Amino acid sequence: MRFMTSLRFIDAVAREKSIRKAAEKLAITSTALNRRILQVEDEIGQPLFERLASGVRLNTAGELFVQHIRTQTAELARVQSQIADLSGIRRGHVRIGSGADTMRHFLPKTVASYRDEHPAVTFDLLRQSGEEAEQALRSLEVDLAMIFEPIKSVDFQTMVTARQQLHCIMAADHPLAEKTSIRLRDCSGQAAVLPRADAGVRQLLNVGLISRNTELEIVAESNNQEFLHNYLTQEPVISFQIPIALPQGMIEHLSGVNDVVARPVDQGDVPAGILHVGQLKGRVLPVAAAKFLDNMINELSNRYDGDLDQ
Amino acid sequence: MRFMTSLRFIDAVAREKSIRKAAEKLAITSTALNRRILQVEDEIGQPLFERLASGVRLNTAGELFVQHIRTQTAELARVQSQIADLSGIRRGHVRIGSGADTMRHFLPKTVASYRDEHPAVTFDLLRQSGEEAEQALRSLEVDLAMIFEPIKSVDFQTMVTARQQLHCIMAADHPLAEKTSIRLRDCSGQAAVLPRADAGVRQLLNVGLISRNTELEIVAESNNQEFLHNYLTQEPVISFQIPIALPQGMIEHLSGVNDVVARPVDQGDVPAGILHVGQLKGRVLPVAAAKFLDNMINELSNRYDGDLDQ
DNA sequence: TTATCATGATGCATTTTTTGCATCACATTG
DNA sequence: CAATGTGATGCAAAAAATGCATCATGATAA
Repeated sequence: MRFMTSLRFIDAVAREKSIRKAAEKLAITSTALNRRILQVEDEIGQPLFERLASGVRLNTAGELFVQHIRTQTAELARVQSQIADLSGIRRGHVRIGSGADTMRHFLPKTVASYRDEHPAVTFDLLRQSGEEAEQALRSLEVDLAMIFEPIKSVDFQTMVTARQQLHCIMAADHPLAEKTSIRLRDCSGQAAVLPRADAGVRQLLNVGLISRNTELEIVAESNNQEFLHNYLTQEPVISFQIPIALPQGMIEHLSGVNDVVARPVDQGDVPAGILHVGQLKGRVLPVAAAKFLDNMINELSNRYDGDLDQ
Repeated sequence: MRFMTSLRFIDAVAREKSIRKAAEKLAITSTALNRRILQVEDEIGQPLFERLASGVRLNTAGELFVQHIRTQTAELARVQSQIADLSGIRRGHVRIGSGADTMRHFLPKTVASYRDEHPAVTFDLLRQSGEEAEQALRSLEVDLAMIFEPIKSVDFQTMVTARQQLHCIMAADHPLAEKTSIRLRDCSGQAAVLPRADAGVRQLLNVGLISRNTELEIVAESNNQEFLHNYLTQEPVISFQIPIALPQGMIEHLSGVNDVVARPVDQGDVPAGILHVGQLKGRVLPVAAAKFLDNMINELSNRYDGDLDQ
């Protein structure tokens, strides 16, 4: 979009807080970029950036203007999406911010099934913390966010939620695998590999451990789910996970997948966490994003029938 | 605003329904304009206009896109206004659509007093019928509209109303001038010069005349208020007007201005008409327009204290 | 029907705008 | 105090936009 160029450039400078750095990312010279900014400032009638020795920073006018640019950009995307939708083929681009839990199986499957129907729709999948995702919604960098509680921003509009009961996962030959439901006291003293403290799953677990006065033998911590999962078959340890991060079959069938099984933790010991799917409050989503949200809602209701609120 | 040029051009073509005509208004050649449109259509990925032998017409995609252009233009104006407001001096541009009644004394006075405080704010005053004004609000050609009932569009958001009791106006030496309030039966058979049937005042009067079974001797009709007003001193005739169209002193003081006096018509004979001041529903007005609306509300409440609803 | 007119599209030369290089002026940092 | 990094600016080259002349097409009038 040619007519968006100057605006896009200003947004980039605002993000990079430096004309030269932004110019590099935009693959033009700092001269050209600098001149575009000066020109827009001249047209606006006053500067948008403060010039510092270390770069530039938005002033109040710039904040207002950049906010305008971002909503304008998002609106344009929405209109383009709407226009493309007229021609029969659904085109568009959907940007999603979410935690690692959903990136393992849920999003790959849901995105693939959507693209099966609408091959002209493309996706950005950004692994983000809850706060990052909320910020990205606000700055219109993503259309949709999936956040495992808590929701901190009042700008977040929840479109659907899914209850996520904590599950204990382990090798199929682990002694605890014989139970159909796990009480925390069963785990007392068990060797465990756990997600790090900043993960929602770990926080959920910690609350339960403290209230039930239970301790685990923590063998390893990692922020990488792949590691935790694969370690289960190396030595007899347990770990914890929420259903959305597990292959769909693992919950329904006791048999498990690849010799790893999942068993629900008793609800009395650990209450279910809530996974929120939502958007920026008040925003009208592009067609593609809105339709994908519908698909997510359907997919979630198929998986967690009865545990879903819209 | 350089980056708005292509969009502004497309809007112009959409309004003119012809590239050549729009080009003339925009003071460029049709070639240049045609090329800009082709370029944007190329970037959008599909045409925005249908090419007819008589010119061009928006297709569905074009309707969507032009709607986008208009809201973006209005949004930009709002942001610019907000930015200008930061610098202390209130800058901006306010566009008002209204009937002729308010253009005589009310708007000149209100605009002047506003500009006295904020000389950097400029105005467009468009004389429009009620329906034209409502349409202009929708296409974002005006920020505010003053409409003497009825309101037809659901998109019109009334911000304030003023009751307008019909007044009979005449030369100070006219026999009816001795009364402090006029009953319609007093006017029976009187020579009168009246606004034409499409004026709100005339419609108000007609309802009263029919219900009271009264007839006037209609000497002349005109859609020009200046004519009606000045004719009063030429021969002993009466006319009718609503307060907002009269000099402010004429209502309060029985004496009148320039030998013309106004006397209220009895409310039982002719109910008061309602003057609506409003904007497009849901729209956030530029700072200057919002502040001017405040001033209008104040001005109206000073004039018609007790007859005002917000 | 034919001739005329007005419309939008297109090739090409010209004008205007944008870009990049070299350089300046200034502030921060080691 | 030198070295580094920042944004600003003069000038020439590159790119884009514009205007003129012209074409093709469809409506309209003779």
